[in-house]
Amino acid sequence: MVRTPILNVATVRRLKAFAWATDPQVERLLSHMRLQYVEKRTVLFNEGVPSDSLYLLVSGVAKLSLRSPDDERVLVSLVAPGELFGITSLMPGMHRAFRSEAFSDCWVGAVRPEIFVTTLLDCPFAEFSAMMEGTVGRWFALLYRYTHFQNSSLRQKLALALLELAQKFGVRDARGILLILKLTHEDLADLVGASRQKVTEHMKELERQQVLLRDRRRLIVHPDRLRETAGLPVEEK
Amino acid sequence: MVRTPILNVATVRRLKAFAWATDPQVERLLSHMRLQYVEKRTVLFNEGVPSDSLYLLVSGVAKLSLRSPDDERVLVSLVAPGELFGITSLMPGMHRAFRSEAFSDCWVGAVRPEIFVTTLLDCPFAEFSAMMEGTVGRWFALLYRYTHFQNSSLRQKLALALLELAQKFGVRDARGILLILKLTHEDLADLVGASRQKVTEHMKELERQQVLLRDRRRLIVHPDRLRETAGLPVEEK
DNA sequence: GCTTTTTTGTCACCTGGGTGACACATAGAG
DNA sequence: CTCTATGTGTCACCCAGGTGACAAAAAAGC
Repeated sequence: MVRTPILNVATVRRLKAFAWATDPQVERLLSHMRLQYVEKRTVLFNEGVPSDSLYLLVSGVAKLSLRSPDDERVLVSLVAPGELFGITSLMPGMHRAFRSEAFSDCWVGAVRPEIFVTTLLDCPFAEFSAMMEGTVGRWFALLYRYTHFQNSSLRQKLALALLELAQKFGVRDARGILLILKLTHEDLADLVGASRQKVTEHMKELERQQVLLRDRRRLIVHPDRLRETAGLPVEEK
Repeated sequence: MVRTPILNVATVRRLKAFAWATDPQVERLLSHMRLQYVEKRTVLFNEGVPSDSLYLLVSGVAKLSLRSPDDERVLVSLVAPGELFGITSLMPGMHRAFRSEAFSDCWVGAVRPEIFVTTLLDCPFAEFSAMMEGTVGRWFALLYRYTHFQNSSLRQKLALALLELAQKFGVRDARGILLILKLTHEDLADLVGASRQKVTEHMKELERQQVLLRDRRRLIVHPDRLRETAGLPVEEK
């Protein structure tokens, strides 16, 4: 009842996908692509699982989402035909950041990322992958934080922001992780998009609850408790 | 009075930068890197300008920010030593998305992106660059939207989200841009992180102000007016 | 040390947007 | 064409977080 679409170079061109690739490259790529039909509301992959495929949306609309602390779904993005998605698979060992499901009935093409890279760029996958991680990897961390800000309370945003800072600027300390940065409450407010006053209030509160403590103007944070107050799954290394 | 740091392979290794590259590659890269001292609060580049350099933060802390509609600064990220920044330069013709300035006194190394790519990966810059755009380019659009959500009213968030949808799913129409998607107010609410009811109210309001109109359950938007209500600079192609 | 400037802490008050509830409209399904 | 689902419009009410104001405490100059 559902007609399988024909996926050839002409179709790809019409979709404006891989515009930079030559015909033979596209041809070769397509020969390795598994085409599949995904019915509306069906989940293609879930956040947190290892990512081993790269997808091309051929027709329909796909949806990327994540679960927020209060268990609501955040709609991160809608994917249009011709777009690639599931690109965490281009970075080594990275897990899926979002859940992907069909927003309407879709036709989706799947390729192994190694094939994708070696076909369109002549360089080893491992090298490309490492390069991606070294350059755009941190932008993913940013996107992660911002998407998780959605539907979070100021408290949770602060916890999330401090976790990110701890990863970047933290050094182990007997009492937790010491941030080697002198941050004012105003800086934090700018980071989480809040007013300075409320940040002061919440920071006091977090101190009281032993989630963090201050030595002069240096912060020492307790990552596990931060993760907990941010509403994140406890273990996620 | 300020001692110039020595930037050699050992330093780079200590910074944990380019961990995937070989010693000769790093060596070659460093020979093309211009090291510069940037005093606290000095702007390295501004949002919107063409991006022709890639930076490595050698010491100090750098700051990435953008100006929100109400003219406040949003602190997008703090950059730690060893991190690369200014990576819009890796995508063809892309302009800087954020302003970068020194959060503390910094030493910064600058390279041309072509040198960076051809040194660390043996493939032509143009190909790599096109590949980046085709894969992570859309993620930048997402990051753009989410960073701009910060400090925006629901009205502005809606306008921003609709603009993104218009780019992806829009077709020209006599009355504006027609979105070829049937979206419920609930979907929009999930997208901007708001309640369904308030989205209904604001959508009515936007209709009344001729920013958009509805034909059945299809939306037709007026991009210029949307951009205006989103608080974006009017011309930005 | 003393003085000036920058941060922090804590108010009281206001407002944008969340919540629940319910009527009405529309669209599929049979 | 009717019945049921799902979407839309509009309330009244509440609360997290914004705003302004000001005092106390730390830092930074000198």
